[in-house]
Formats: sequence, C-alpha cells, structure tokens
Amino acid sequence: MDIPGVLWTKDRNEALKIQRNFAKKLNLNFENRKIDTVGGIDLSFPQKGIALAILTILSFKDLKMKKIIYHISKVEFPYISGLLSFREGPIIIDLLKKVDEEIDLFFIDGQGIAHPRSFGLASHIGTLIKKPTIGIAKSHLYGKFNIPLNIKNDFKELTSSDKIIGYVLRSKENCNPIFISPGNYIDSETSLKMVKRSITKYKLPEPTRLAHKYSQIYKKKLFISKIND
DNA sequence: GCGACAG
DNA sequence: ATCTTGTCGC
Repeated sequence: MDIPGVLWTKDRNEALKIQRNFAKKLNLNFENRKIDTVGGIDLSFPQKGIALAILTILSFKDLKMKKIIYHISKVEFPYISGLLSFREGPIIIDLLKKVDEEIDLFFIDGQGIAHPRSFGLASHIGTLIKKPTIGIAKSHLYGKFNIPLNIKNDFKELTSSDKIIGYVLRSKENCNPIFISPGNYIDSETSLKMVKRSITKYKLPEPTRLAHKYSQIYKKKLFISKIND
C-alpha cells in the first residue's frame, strides 16, 4: 500500500491547521463501491511510550477473519482530545505499509468527521490512504444527539449545526451505544449501513472487535510471556 | 467563568 | 488507553 504521508507534526497549532485545512478536502461520496474485504484497526499500549497496532482483514461477506497483521512502535505524541490522530495516526500508517492485499473499507477506533474540526482519526487515515474509512468510537466527542432506546439497532442522528455528521447506534441491548461517523470516501448513511452489517452478537462491529481483542492478546504474548520462557 | 474532552 | 477480580444483571 503506497502512502504519501506529510500530514504529521508535533506542534499543536500546526496540527490544528492541518485538520482545518484537510477537512475541506474530504470527499464523503461512496459511489457504489464494491466491498469484498474490510479491515479493522485498533491499538493497545503494552508499556509507556510503546504501542501495538493491529489490523484484522476480513471478508465482508461472512465476516470471517482472513489475516491479521501487527506493528510495534514508539509513541511520539501525547494524548490530547481532538488531536488523537497525531498520536496514533503515524503508527497506523506504518502498520498499513506492511499490507499487500487489497482492502476496500476500513473500520477505525475513534471519530471520523464527528470532530471539532471535522477531521478525526478515521478522516485523517482515509485522506492518507485514499480508501473509505469509518470511525467507530465507544464514547462521545463532538455533536448533539438523543440517546437511542435500549433496543438493539435503535439509533439517533449525531448532528452539528443541524447537519448529520454521524449516528449513535445501540449495537447491542444493555450496552452503551457506539458513535459512528464517516472518515473519508463514504457518507453517514452508508457508514451506518456497513457497521450494522458488520455486527454479530457483540457491541462492536467484527473488524474492530477482533482488532481490539487481538491487540490485548498479542500484548500479553509479546510482552509478558517471557516470565515463563 | 463553567463544563466537556475519541484513545 | 491502563492499573485489575469478582460480581450483579440481562
């Protein structure tokens, strides 16, 4: 996967400029793409300053995992609400450089355009790799919404200035809802549809659920299994 | 000034 | 995100 990659900085103000600037260039048009293969991305932090990134590759048809790829890297930017992509983005891009196969759609932990400057992690990654991305967040960052009913598949609009920027979906009964917003090359409605299609019996859509699960498993295997070697 | 604040 | 076991409830 070839990637340009000049949208990084360690300067806070420069980061804000990048977000405002590139948000204008987002293309939230899906254009009836064919989706055969989907990817899920998540990170865990085995030690301070070290991240373990996971990419799960699934066939969209049956949601079965075909392959998993991981990447370990130093963390070079602090966590700052609204600037998550400058912390996790570079690591995710390095992970994606290891990928050979074609992936049609990415599910990424975090927000897409449901962001103060309309440029969350999923939008940033989608801009760099030029592939459709959807932000899947477990909590709220930006936008107004009503709480969906405690019934599986009930959902409410996420809005900003009366415009839809995503959806809040009760993906599983008795679980907090998830926040879905388009990253790039996809619209809100299609994002919601794709996420719904990717949910089985759990709260999170399979690509992201598996990425999170394995990021925890690999963290243990790669960082504490030594005590018994 | 006060509250909110992805992972 | 992370430190961590059991436990209450659907």
